[in-house]
Amino acid sequence: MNYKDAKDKFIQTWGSLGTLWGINKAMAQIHALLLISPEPLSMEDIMGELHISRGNTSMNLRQLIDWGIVFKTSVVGERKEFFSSEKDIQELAKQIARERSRREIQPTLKVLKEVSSIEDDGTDKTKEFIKQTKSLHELAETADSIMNRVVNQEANWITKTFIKLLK
Amino acid sequence: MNYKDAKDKFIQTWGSLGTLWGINKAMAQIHALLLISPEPLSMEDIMGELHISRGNTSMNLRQLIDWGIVFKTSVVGERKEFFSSEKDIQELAKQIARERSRREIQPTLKVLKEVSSIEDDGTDKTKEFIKQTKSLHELAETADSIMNRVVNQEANWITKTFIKLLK
DNA sequence: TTAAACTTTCAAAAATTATTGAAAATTTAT
DNA sequence: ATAAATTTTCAATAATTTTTGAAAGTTTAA
Repeated sequence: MNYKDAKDKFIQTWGSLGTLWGINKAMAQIHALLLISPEPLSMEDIMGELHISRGNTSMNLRQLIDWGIVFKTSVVGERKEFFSSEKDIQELAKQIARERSRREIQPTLKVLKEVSSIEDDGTDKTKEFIKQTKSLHELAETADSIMNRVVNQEANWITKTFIKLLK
Repeated sequence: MNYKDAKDKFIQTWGSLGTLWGINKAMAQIHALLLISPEPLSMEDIMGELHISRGNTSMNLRQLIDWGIVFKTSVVGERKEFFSSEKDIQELAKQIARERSRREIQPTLKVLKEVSSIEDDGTDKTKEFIKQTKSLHELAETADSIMNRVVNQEANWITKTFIKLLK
């Protein structure tokens, strides 16, 4: 496989993966493109490479910036803005974990805590409800904790230790 | 909050979370409903509780069964089929991790491995491409491994060790 | 200032995904 | 075997999400 094919395949795959995970295709593809580009890209560049409209590009770039994984970059002698992504994959994972936790897991934990705190009136259905929502709360908390720990500091050391222990 | 409100809130929350993660609302809600129900439910029951059509219920139940987290159950003296979900939350997490790995992570790993194996022609863009896709491959492998290990047997031991190490 | 370069916004259109409901298929009881 | 009960399928429709493109807004150079 040559560079061009590999690149297209990567961008395409990243795009469908995104879709599967509730991230829209354009956003995932822009991110993929910036991730493998050694130079920052302009909006024109992105529009051209991915064949998407100016508006689409602008909106999705904004979202990526909101997520903290793409940055505006200025290029000397150029008037327009350029964009580049976080290149350190560990840092990227960290940032994504941080945002998903903040946006999704924390609110879910809050609801689970709330609903699992209803008064136990002794009926089967209430007992089951409390039991299951409490278990989910516990699981979500553990998962969140592990995710953050793994992805945060010492990730490397931990990963190695872990894999050694478990292989 | 009373049982009814807590139940509605839980089902509603699970539904939107599902959407966020690329699972459709009906599927997530059916799952939520079965998860907290102490008794298996019939299709009629589910349709009634969630106000969704027969076809919708049937299709989404099938998907949940495909995922291995909902089972057909027979109830003595009843002609129609009943459904119940995996109630053990650990087991549920295990099953979901297993399926996501099989359906999403493995195929992605395959593509990453493939595209990161292009020949290095010495140009910046090729070098960057190989570097980044290799890093992603490594990250995905690690994440997959950790997820599976954590969620599989010894989850408890590992969690404790881990949290102790990192606190 | 002005005007060209560039970016953002947003209503409309297109594309995608989810849902319905009724016909077809299947299962079960007699 | 028959028919009633139940489930599945799937074309049509509805709902949602994404994308476009042009107008409005902003920034910069001169």
